[in-house]
Amino acid sequence: MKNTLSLLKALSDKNRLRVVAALLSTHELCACQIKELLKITGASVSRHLALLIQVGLVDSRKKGRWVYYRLRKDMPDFKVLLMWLEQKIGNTAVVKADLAMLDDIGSCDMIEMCKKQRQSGSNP
Amino acid sequence: MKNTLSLLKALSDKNRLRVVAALLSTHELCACQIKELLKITGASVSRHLALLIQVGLVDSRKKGRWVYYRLRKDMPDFKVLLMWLEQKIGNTAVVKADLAMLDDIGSCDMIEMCKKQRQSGSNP
DNA sequence: ATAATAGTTACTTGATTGACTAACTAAACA
DNA sequence: TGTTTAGTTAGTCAATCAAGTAACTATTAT
Repeated sequence: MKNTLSLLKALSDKNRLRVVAALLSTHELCACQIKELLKITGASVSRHLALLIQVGLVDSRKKGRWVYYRLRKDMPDFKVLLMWLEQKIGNTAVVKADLAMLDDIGSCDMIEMCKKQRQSGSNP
Repeated sequence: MKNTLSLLKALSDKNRLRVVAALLSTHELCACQIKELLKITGASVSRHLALLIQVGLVDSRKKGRWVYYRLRKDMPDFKVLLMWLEQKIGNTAVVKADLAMLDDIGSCDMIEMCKKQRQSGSNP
C-alpha cells in the first residue's frame, strides 16, 4: 500500500511524468538532456530523478562526468502501469512536443549542448 | 496529459486510495459507511469523493437522505489501471483490514450505524 | 409545519511539495 | 596540480492540499 502510494505520488507531478514519458521512448537520457527538456535547474532535475529512482521506476549509471537514467520497463510490478501510461499520454501534445525536442537534443553533441546551456545562463 | 495527471493525483492520497480499494470489492458504498471506514469527518469524505467523481473514477446516486458511490469499473480508460491497482494493493494489510471492517459495517442497519456515529461525536 | 439529519460548501490552519540559489562532491582536462 | 564542470545536497520561499469547524441545503420524521 505504502509502496503503491509512493509510486503514484512519484507519477503525480507534471515534470516527472514528462520524464517517464520521454524515457518510455528513448531508452536512456542524460541529466543534462532532461534539464534541457524541462527547462528547470539541474538541482531540480536531480531531485526529481532521485525520487523516481527511490520508488524503483528508474535506474541510473554514471559514465565519466555524466549520469544516464533509464526506465526499468522490465519490472513486472510496473510493466502494466507503464503500458497503460504510454497508451494514455503517448499521443498528447506535450509528450509529442517533448519527443520532437529530444530528437533535436539527441542529435546534438553532448559537450556542445552543455556549453550552450552554460552560456544561456540557466545555472551559474 | 492533464487528465492523466489529475487521475494520478486523485489516486495519490491514502484515504482516496482506500476508498477506491474498498469500492473495488463492494460495488457500492454510502457516504456514511466511508466515513465510518476512514474515521474522518463527513466534510472530508464529501470532498474526497467529489474529487474522485470529478476525474471520472466514481459515480454517485442519491437515494433519499443517503448518497451512494460506486466505481466506474467499466470505463475503458480506467480498466487496466484499476486491475493493476487491485493486484497491487488488494492483499495489503490496510486493505484487508478495511474489507473486514466493511463486512461489519455492511451487516449493520444503516440507520443504527448513523445513530451510533452521532453518539460517538465525530461530527456535531 | 417544525425539528432532526445526511451530505455539501466556505473558510481557516498546518503540513507537504516543488522551485530556486548557494554550497559541496567528484570527475576531466589544462 | 589546480581549474573547470556535471551532478547532488542543504536551506529558503511560495503554492498546494488535506483536515477540521461552522454555516448551508435538502430530505425525512414527528
